[in-house]
Amino acid sequence: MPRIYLTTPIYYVNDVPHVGHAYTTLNADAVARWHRLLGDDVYFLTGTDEHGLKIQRSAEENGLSPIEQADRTSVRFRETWELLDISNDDFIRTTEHRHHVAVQELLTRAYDNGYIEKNVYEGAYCVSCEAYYTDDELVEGNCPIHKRPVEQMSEDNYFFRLSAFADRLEAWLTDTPDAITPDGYRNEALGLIRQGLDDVSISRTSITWGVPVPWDEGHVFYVWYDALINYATAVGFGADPERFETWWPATHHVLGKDILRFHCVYWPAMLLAAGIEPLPRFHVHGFLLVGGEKMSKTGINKIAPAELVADFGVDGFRYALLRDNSFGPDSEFSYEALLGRYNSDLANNYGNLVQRVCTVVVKQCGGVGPPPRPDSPLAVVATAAYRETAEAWDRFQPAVALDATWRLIRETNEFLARNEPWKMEPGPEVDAIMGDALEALRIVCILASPAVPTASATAWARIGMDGAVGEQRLPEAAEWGQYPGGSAIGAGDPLFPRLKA
RNA sequence: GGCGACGUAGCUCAGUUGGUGAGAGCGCUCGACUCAUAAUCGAGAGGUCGGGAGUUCAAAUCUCCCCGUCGCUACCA
Repeated sequence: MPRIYLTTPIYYVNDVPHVGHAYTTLNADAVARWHRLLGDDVYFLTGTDEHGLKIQRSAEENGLSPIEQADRTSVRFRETWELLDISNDDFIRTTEHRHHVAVQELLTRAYDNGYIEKNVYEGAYCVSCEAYYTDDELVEGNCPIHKRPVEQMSEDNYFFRLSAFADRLEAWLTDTPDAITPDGYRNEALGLIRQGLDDVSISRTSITWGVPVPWDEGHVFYVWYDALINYATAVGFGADPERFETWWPATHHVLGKDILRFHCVYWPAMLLAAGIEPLPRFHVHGFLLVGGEKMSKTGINKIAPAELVADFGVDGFRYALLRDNSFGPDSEFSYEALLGRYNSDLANNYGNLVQRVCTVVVKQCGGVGPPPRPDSPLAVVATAAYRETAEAWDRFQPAVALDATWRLIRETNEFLARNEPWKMEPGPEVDAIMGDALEALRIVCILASPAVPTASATAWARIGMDGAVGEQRLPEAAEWGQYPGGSAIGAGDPLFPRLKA
């Protein structure tokens, strides 16, 4: 059975969930749901990143222990993903015991292989960045990112010999065209590697809130190097070799372009240093922009996903975010765009189609859904829609996939307008038309379900289908002609009530 | 400064290896219809594909230069 291990980044608990986090997670969730429809063995992971000085200090300021501080925010992420119908199989926290075990195992292997060595580091350190800066990187003596004073620090550090992997990383990206998608980001990673890689500091003695370095008391691993390893932890690295071997070759990481360097350069090098192959595949998306600015730098990130869910519903929010922002480039995000997309695609097209089909069946077919015709003109449309939808999901392009699925909806509306079954006398001709429309809807429900799972389940039941839409198996379930006919169909509330501006 | 990306209809964006007269959705205008959530269907207006030059029988698509936006990176005599 095909297998896929999907991950989102683990989110740092210094920040509460916002639309940017939701965008990343939704893309991964929709892809995971698509693969479940295909019958693939899926493991979908998300979680929270909880170590580091920033958390330690926030805890002190709030009069809490670090773990209490982490608990507070971690649960917010968990609640948000429940609200958004995220179908993750696991939620990892870097403060869990299983993770400490895996981190120590992986980095000990790298150490034993000679890729980690001790050295002294001193320089200007920004607590917010958790990074050192050279003097000329500072802006008027302040951190160039946070514009806040830096601290002079000096400590014994363990360094990861990143420079030793430049050639192997370059070869990997050159030889593996689909290692990083979309393609532009593979070029960026190659560019980073070709510009030269410096060894990097991966431990700290100045803090205690982290995973201890097992071979040297007093050191903890720098938060980034502990965090990346979560992906290995969750599938049993260091604890269950058989399980790890099962999932690791199927690893796909979903991430935003801001963390491309850590994921697509440092992480593969760490894996190679520990003797772990094959390397994962990476799917990188751009930023959501508000008036051209990165989401996290503007006030909009104060908008919690819950607020948008309150207005558009879970499925409305999911659909609009996935459909309107193609995976890869930066894209504009606005409330107005969400509203427009909701009304046109969900209320006017999908929801309204369900509504009118059910009504006509009630009025013209005695409330019993007729079977479709094998040679319906919609059959070829449905076949094409499936093919294009499947291909787009396979390429990690939810917006393209949904566009392809929605073409079947539009064509079905067109088909009804062309045939005008509401003008006919009840009989075989009306039955044939409505059977075709119901069959098209059956297929739409399945293909749309990764983006709008709840509404698709409702529509599935509304048209008289048994079982769960999410348990259908593609590609067989998308083949034309399977609507059984004979089911009772009634009226119901609109799936997506039209919203006023 | 170097590396890289982007700049296509009012808006958001598609446009594989260059090739039927440049596309979609939304918005807009007009018309049709009335089963449906003032939804739907049809028709239409609207673009010198950032600017210029070049290669080619043929370029939005390749090459060079310029302008603009952005990211990464290195830094000034």
